[in-house]
Amino acid sequence: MKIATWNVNSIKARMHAVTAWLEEAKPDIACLQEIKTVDDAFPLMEIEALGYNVAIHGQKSYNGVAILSKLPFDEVSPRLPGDDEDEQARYLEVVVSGKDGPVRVASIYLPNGNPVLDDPMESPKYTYKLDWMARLKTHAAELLKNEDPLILAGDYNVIPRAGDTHDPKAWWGDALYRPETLQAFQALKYLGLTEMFEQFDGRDGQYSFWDYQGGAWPNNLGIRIDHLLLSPQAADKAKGIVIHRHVREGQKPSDHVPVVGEFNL
DNA sequence: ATGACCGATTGCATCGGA
Repeated sequence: MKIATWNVNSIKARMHAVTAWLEEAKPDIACLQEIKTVDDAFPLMEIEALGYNVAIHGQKSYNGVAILSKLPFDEVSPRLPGDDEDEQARYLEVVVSGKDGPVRVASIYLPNGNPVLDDPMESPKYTYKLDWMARLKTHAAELLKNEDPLILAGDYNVIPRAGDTHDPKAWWGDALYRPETLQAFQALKYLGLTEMFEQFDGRDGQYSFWDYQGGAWPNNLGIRIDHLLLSPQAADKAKGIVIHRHVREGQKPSDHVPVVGEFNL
């Protein structure tokens, strides 16, 4: 089973690239982020025509996540628990039936968190990010009790290691790469989750995002921020991970590329 | 790491993104 994550930066503006990639890569499950639309305006028919079931947790203009799956959904749950006031559509979880039982998959759009002001703990966007990461940890701990394969896939807006950016000194202090962020990411992993790229590849300089600005793509000034986190039961069935870098070369590309994990599930 | 981007909006600039 191939399970992918991709921040598409608007599903409507990206349909040409999304359909081309689905036909080429044939993921069984694709977790999408930043669909930037309400559920009703999602181009459902075109995706279903390619053989996918679609779960959507959308929002007007910003954020929004979706999961496309060749297998039918046994369960669909939008929203990350822990804050009923949180209106931002950044989390969607589904369960499908794999060949050995249930497989739980989440599409995650973790807050960016910038700007970080002089006092990080007085920076509203940054504290929202840290709060969100704490909620994700609490929820992941709950899900891990199931002892079923669990894949938390998404745009984490976290640069895990110095080798995951072209210029660690320039990025240090940014909301994506600073002590509190890395500590929260590490705390998530200490629950027993495996970061799939770290496990199966681990090379430096393997990016999943290049800014539209400043010649970032032609100069390969990227960062790796799109990740798959695996429960032990998912890690046991994991076979490998590939970053679909070539997708960034297409017409009107997203600034992120798909990251695809393969599993014996 | 932003002089030179991109997308959404009810817009003819502003915001958010990373």
